[in-house]
Amino acid sequence: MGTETVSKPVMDNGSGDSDDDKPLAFKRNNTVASNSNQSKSNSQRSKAVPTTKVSPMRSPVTSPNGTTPSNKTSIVKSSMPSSSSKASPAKSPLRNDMPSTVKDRSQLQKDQSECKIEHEDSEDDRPLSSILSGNKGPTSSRQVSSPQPEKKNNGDRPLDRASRIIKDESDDETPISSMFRKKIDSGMSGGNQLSNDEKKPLVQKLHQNGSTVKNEVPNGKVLGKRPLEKNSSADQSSLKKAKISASPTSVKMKQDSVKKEIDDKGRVLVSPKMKAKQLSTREDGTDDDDDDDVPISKRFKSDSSNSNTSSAKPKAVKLNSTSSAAKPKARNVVSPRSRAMTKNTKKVTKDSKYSTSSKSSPSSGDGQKKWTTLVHNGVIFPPPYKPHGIKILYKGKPVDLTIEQEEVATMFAVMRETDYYTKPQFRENFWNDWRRLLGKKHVIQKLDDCDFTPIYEWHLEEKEKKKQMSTEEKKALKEEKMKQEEKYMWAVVDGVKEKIGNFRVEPPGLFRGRGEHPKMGKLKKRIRPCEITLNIGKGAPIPECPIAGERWKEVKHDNTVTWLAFWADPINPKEFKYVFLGAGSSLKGLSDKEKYEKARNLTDHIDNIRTTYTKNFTAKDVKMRQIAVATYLIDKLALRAGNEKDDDEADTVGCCTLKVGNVECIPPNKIKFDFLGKDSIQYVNTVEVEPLVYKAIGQFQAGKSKTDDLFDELDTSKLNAHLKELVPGLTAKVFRTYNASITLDEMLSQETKDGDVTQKIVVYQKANKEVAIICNHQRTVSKTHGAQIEKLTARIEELKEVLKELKTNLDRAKKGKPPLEGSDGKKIRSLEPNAWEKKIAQQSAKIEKMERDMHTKEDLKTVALGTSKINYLDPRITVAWCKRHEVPIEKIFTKSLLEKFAWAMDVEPEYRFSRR
DNA sequence: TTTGGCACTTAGTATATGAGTT
DNA sequence: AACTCATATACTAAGTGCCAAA
Repeated sequence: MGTETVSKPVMDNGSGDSDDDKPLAFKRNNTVASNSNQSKSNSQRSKAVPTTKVSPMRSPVTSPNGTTPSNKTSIVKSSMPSSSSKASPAKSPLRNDMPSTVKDRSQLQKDQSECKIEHEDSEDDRPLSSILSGNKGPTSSRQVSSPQPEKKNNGDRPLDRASRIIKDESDDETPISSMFRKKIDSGMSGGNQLSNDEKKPLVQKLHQNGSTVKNEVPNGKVLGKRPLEKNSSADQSSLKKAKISASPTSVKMKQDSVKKEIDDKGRVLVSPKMKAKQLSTREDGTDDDDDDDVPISKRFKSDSSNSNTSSAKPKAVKLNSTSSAAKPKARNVVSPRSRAMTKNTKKVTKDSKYSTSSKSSPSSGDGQKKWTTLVHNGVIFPPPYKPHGIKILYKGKPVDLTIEQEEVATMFAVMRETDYYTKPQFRENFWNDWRRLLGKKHVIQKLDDCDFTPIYEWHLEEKEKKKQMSTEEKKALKEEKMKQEEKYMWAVVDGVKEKIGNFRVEPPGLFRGRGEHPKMGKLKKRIRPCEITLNIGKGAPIPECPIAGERWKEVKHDNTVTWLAFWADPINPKEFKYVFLGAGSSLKGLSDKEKYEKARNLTDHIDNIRTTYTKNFTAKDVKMRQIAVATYLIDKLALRAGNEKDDDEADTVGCCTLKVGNVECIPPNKIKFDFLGKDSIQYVNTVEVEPLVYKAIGQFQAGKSKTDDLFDELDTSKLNAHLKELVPGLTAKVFRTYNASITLDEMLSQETKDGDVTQKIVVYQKANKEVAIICNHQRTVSKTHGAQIEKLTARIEELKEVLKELKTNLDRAKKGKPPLEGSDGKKIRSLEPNAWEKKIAQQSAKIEKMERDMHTKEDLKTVALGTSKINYLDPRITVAWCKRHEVPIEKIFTKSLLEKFAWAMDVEPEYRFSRR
């Protein structure tokens, strides 16, 4: 839709001034609400930005409650995930080394052909054109009335109370030091000093109105930074680098004879020589003793090079290069791993008869080499459909269906309790696709005359049966599944065994698009091997196709990309579905680290960027003015860039695609944003902006209809091109990472006080929540939320009753009288007053904890903390904070997060996100 | 310059898992 | 052992951004 138009030449800078740091208050509150048609119909989610209102700061988030996993934790034993954790079922993972299975390669070769893929195209046709009109709803249905945010929220948030008492039950405090053992290379992180001053993210400042952070005291953090010894090296000694080198080719490891070792990270390295004894994958970390301690840095580099060299190398580094420089080049150069790769490279070659497309595709990625050797077993397919024979009723009479027809009918029947089931769009799309299977002349002519109840009930019974299975049966089943999947779960990348993220091909089903997706309900057909392209190292055995008689579409050997397999998305054939390594892999870790370094690097340029856009608020050139305002919004509000979308997608927007109707000017200088963002999550926020911004936005709206683009001269590529001129490698999304991470860093350092672990965790959660609000990370209120709160309330009341009894008995004991009998009529034995006091204290603590938990639960019912933790918060901030404050890292990161962030574990305690 | 292909990150929700209870 | 509940993980949709071709 809206395309843009020209750009204007040049700009001049006006001279605006305004300091960026002004106190704008951006809060997210919505004041409005009025319209809201927006909320998705869906029930619950009141997507309204919850946020709002609450000023984060003040809300006492209460304790996280014990969430913590193990309390005991204390020891953080190696906190590292690394090792172990992988849950590999331990079984001997190794054994299956991938290769084994692989057998012949013969088959493959590109023949793809045979499969004819049928795409059904959809005909959905719904234009959707509708756009949202400004308020409300233009568009039809989409937005439903939401409960309105604002008020609602207010109402809802009960919380504020102070409950915070915290106590920690477990005392887990572990010495931090002990906690993290691994170290990392210092690489990039290099020195950072902590200055507290720096600028805080605007967002934060501005954000909620008022709620600013209070700062000042950085709690006494440690100032003296210790030299961080990188000591790490020590560990290394062990580095056993696997000798991988040999392997590349060899990697094919014969099945058995492989030896595996674990590298530093606990990853298993495989080397042909050893026997596979058990390698317990990281699981037991134990295994390899030594390795575990190896610094991550090394890990990255890992072995490949045999040279062990290494030791210290790490330092090298790029540092900012990453950031500043365009990533590409930097990447290679510097990272140790890359170097390593390079070396090996050559060896790999080998023939590959199998290989099919040798042509290395132009690869789109960044063109950089990502790996040298890559071995895996391909993907696993969902089991074929098992017909149940239950008939649906058509106008009250049972109807016979073919297996294929039944399969699709079942997909629909099973969704009866979801909101999709009643959505016209969903039903229409489903009907179109199902009807194609039924045939025009089928008895069934109308979806509304179909009664899927029999199948739905059968489904419930099956579910129940499953639930009723004994624990052993369930366990057996699970093991069986595990056994089948094990070989597909791992890949060996440059000699290191790594978990694959999604090795299962997506099963057929009905498309569940979010929001008012025009394609919801369409049949997502079953994917066949002949639609799948694999990517594997040259010379590595080509995975056998798991479905007899079929073959892969193609086998590539492109080491400039990280995917292991892909196929065309059946819903949108122009897009693809990829199989990648898991989040805990080195490849992903490296890229994650680069992402944070890039964001961190922004710290050094943010002032300049703000000065620039401020100046351009008054630029003569409209495009320049739009770029300035858009950049301002992205910086202050952490909005997404906003790429153009097709008509066959849900109608959502980001900064560059905001419509005139999404923005409302409220004199004197407030702007109310109300739009559906990614995943059709509503963003409602009223903020005070710089007067010049206010004026500029008014200009951009002038003479346009509500559905026109606010930034008609802009799109993400123009915006990013501009950002790149300011800072190489800078793009719009970097601001979100920057704002999220710096907000966490600053809130943690300013608000962490002495106290027990529980109190500190409360501080962390509060900071995490603030970030989630800034990023508008929402979640649906669970269906049972209300009931859960009621139950908790009741339980608290009960406990309070008991407390009252205890107090009565204490008084009586003091007077030498026996206790009263319990409310249940039971007798209670006499105790000494101090024993009663002790009980009272325990009971009070229990009540407080429960109240705290309840408040936190209510407070966070619509806020998703996980998304920012996983994607936006530099884990080094968290790790360093945990070290400084002796909080076991396990209290903050789950097992999988520990794995994912293995690269950040050995950061120095003084690490600060801002280098300044 | 715009469009589309491609690769990869980010996101909410469904489901599995596990801790705490009863 | 069976439940409850809550979190952790699995799943896959929906973004961003780059590049080359149109």
